[in-house]
Amino acid sequence: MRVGRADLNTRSRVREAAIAVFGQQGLDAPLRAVAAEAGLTAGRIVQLFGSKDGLRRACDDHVFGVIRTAKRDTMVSSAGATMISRFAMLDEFVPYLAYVARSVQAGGEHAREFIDHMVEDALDYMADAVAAGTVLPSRDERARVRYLTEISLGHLALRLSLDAPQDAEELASCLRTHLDAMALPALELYTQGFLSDRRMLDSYLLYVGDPPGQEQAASA
Amino acid sequence: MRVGRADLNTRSRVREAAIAVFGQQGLDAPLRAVAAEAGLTAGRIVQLFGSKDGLRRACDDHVFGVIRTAKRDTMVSSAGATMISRFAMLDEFVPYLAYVARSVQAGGEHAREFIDHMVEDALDYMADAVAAGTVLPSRDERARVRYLTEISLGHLALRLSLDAPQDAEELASCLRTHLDAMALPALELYTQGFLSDRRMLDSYLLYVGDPPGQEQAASA
DNA sequence: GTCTATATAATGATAGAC
DNA sequence: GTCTATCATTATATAGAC
Repeated sequence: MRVGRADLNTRSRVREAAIAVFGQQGLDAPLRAVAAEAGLTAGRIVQLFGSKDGLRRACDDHVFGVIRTAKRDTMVSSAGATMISRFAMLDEFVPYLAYVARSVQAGGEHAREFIDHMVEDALDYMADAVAAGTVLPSRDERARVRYLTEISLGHLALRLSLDAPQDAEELASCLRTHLDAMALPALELYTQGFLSDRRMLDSYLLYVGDPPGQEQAASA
Repeated sequence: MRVGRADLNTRSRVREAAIAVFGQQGLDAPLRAVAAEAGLTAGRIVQLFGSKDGLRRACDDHVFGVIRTAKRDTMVSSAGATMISRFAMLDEFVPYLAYVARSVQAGGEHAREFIDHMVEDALDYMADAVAAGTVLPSRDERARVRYLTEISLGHLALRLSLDAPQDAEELASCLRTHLDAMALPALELYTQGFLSDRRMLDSYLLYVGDPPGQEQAASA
């Protein structure tokens, strides 16, 4: 009905195609690959988004918004660190999750900001979980959630680079295998760690001048 | 004295320059950047290594060999999972460590094989550590060392992508900051995890049909 | 052994027809 | 609104001079 409505739909279609292609092949995938997926030409994409970087910005804004919204809706009752596991289960989020991994892998200001946002969000979830007693307190809550966020995203990005899924089906299979392989070691690590004594931690705390065990939950 | 000796030295010099440039800028750095660093032309590099991929293979072989050898020499008394932390402390290994991260990030058969080798090596160290009582046993030792290896490398690769160090000094500073930021959360996680009860782990074990707590070290 | 000059291919982006 | 055709740039790789 309204002027420009059809154009907006085309923009959305191209954006979704770009998210899928970039998530599978990485952000260095040529514009022509996105064009083929979207069913139009590379020149048209530049007309629509100004440049390839403009297309990436549009993808970033959309994906990061979707992820953050969905996370808020589903994260109310559990620790934020394993968010990625839950998301990847849902097939509808697979392309977005892959795109996030590729985008942070490519770097840039948008990627840093997204991670910062994820860290701030996860800080809230973790604080609630600590208050509820399901998560142990940390000497540095922000450093912990940043570490957990970064290793999750970095691990996922590494998986995509190593497996190089060639289409949507391979991508979904790759993520499923990834989760299957990491579920046991991650849960073991999350619930008990792997070092049987505190010597390394204590010597580090001594090194940085922090009296050991002060705000620590009992470990044995 | 011998024929081809000078050429061999040139190859080594170019290879080291390539390791430095690729580690700082990623494997998609142009051959001209490597040529400038090595003090010759791009065409000469192609003549020496056949192709850019040939240069990468030479870098992979050398770096992976150096890392594995150095690891064997230094890893006798501790858990293999935190190897990366120790290596990055040593300034001489910084370029190699960065290259490894960039190489696995770029993917390919060499990267997969290197990770497989690292996993097999770490399996030995972990088995020794478990026997010595410094590391808790796992229900799946191979899955654990693979998980720990992958998150360490993936985290490092993500750091390089996010910080994008522009020269050798920034790279070293980036790695130092990386280690400083992760030391506390990693040690906390390694010594005690962060989940205060075993519910998530137990429900997973139930799901996959593994009776909970069978070969587990006491956690509480 | 190294360089300059160039071939070849791919990419992002532009201009103008329809 | 979309395409085709093209430009300009950049990259790897080659050929031949020195």
